[in-house]
Amino acid sequence: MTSAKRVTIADIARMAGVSPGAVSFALNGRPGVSDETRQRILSIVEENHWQPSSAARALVGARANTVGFALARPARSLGSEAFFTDLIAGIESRLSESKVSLQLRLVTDIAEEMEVHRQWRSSNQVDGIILIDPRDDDPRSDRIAALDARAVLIGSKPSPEGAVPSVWIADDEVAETLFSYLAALGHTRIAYVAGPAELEHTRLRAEVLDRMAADGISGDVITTDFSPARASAVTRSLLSGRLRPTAIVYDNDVMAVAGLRVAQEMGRAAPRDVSIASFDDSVIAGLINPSITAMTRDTFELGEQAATLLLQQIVAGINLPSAQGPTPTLTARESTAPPAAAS
Amino acid sequence: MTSAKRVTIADIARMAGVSPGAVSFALNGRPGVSDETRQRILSIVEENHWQPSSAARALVGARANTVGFALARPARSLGSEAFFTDLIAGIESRLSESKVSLQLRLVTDIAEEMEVHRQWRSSNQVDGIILIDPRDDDPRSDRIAALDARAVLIGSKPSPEGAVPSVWIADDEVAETLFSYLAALGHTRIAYVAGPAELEHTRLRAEVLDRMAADGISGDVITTDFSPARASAVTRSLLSGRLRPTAIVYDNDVMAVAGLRVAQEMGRAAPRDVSIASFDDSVIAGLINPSITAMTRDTFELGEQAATLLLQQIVAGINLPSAQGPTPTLTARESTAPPAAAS
DNA sequence: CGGATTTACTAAAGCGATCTAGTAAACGGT
DNA sequence: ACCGTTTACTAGATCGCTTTAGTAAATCCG
Repeated sequence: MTSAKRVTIADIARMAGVSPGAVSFALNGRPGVSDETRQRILSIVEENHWQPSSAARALVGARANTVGFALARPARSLGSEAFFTDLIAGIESRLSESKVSLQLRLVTDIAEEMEVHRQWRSSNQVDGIILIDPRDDDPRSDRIAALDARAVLIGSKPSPEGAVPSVWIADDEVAETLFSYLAALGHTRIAYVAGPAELEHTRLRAEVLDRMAADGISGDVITTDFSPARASAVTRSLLSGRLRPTAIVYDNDVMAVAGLRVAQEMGRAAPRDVSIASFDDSVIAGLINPSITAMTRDTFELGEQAATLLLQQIVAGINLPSAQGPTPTLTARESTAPPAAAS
Repeated sequence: MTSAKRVTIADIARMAGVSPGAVSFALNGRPGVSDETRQRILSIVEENHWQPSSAARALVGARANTVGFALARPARSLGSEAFFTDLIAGIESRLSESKVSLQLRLVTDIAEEMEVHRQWRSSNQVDGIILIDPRDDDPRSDRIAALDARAVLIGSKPSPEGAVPSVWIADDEVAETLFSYLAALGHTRIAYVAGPAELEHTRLRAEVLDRMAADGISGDVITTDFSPARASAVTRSLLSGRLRPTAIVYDNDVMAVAGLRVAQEMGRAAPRDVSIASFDDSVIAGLINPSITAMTRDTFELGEQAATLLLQQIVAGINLPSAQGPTPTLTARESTAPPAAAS
């Protein structure tokens, strides 16, 4: 019982009594075969559970029916893990409708990410590429253009004309919503424990806070590497200063949980002595005590939209404009309240 | 500035003044070229940043250099999300050493998972398949055998001879460790809030608890769908009974956090009134207040081992025996202590 | 020193699809 | 009835690599 050798297009052609070319035409909905013959061929294909070899297809430069997603993930600082899973689920769900699959690759830095992109392109393994985490002065856009590849960027603002189109979450609006909510509660000293400075959304959010100085809000932005250890240290120092903030906003839920604990250890209960909020929601944010106020976003849908934009480019072959993704909403929970000292 | 056409092995051969065959020999460390020529060829390859097209390679070698992982993920109840991410990172890290990539597919149930396996096999898209979450009476093993595919199972015990080999975590030992730890603290009424009954590890862990009846431990196993809502409800009912448990063990960290909160709401502080522990660790388990005692496992390494086992099968072509994965260790934290009424 | 072996290569045949160019038969219009 | 067009196919080149068979030169050995 040796493993039967692969069924090829030639075998199918023989069974149908036609040439391999005809089978190819039938398969790809191309003219050149009569409807009758096409049906016959397709049913033989069906019976034999045959599918064309993707390697051979890729070689002739046909469509690979695959899109690539190389995720630069230094350490394990991808922020919320749930974000990642939901995003992939969203992307997948849209792709699988079109019988396109996702090639996932985890890389350590942007250099490696671009290297992977090059390989994918040069061997025709993917029809399109998904990018995430835009940076100021992002080298990837140019590379994508040089590779003449289709791509989408999941980002914080619409891409400039001619660049890689993006599905974007208006991070300045998101920041506006959360900071204003705290301001409305009466907070005037707000700290923002952010991620790395080179990430676009960090800068956008920080700018919003800075701008609120006009409304009498004194903001304080501290960048971190997303690690809970840094978040704890930062929180400790914030809360031991003389002019300590009455509200602290974290870039993600893990850091918020870390901060919450430090506050409790220092005898500062949330929300009585300090309000805590996060820019990233998760199941756990709603389960712990006190539950954490957060901006909730439909990550699944974000993934779907990105996939849709990419597929349209691949199929229609035209460069589409950027599109705004789902708008995050505020989920107010127990960790925020008016400041104790507020009038 | 139209996109330059691909550099091929023929171009490299021309530059080196040899035939394409010679380049191939040099590249793959095969005899047939002198060391001197080999060096010359390799440095030209280097200079031109050339890499062989994997499509062409796959076509001739019949190897796809890809392994597939179809993840059945009904709803969004994959337990801990961190587990999933770490596992993939581990698998990836091992695969990428061998220039093999991961094809990830999210499916809704086992039937769809098996359908995806069939497609992958029949079109030679993957060289091997990764399976996870073994069930009692798992239909997948037989299917894999019928497809004549290489595979690994990430599971709870060694696979029977001849079946899909597994990398296994001895879940009975894990359960033994955690339950014994609680028993040693003096707990005699222990509840176990488990996952779905059809999952192998649920059954194995429950059996361990049952067996401890001999040592005077009264165990109580409640199965759930992994949702925090169920975990909360179960915890509430456990703690309002007359003979309430002095320790509750959850199958994952999300449920443990949910349970912890319910306990607090009912005025039962952990660990004073009830001890809480989880079979799954996470960053957050160590950050919340009180931090949660959990079994820590090296999920990254588990992924690496699974990938290694699979690659060996693919390359060597032999069926290897199952191997034991990294042993989880107990991480005792604040949520467990001797019961108040003890001794 | 001459025949057998080894070394270092080249030429060319695949691998399994797609796709262009070519052909025979059917059709259509006058 | 004749010529031009359309239809339904086939033949064969092609993609970029691996690999086998073949060959000329260098090396070995008794």
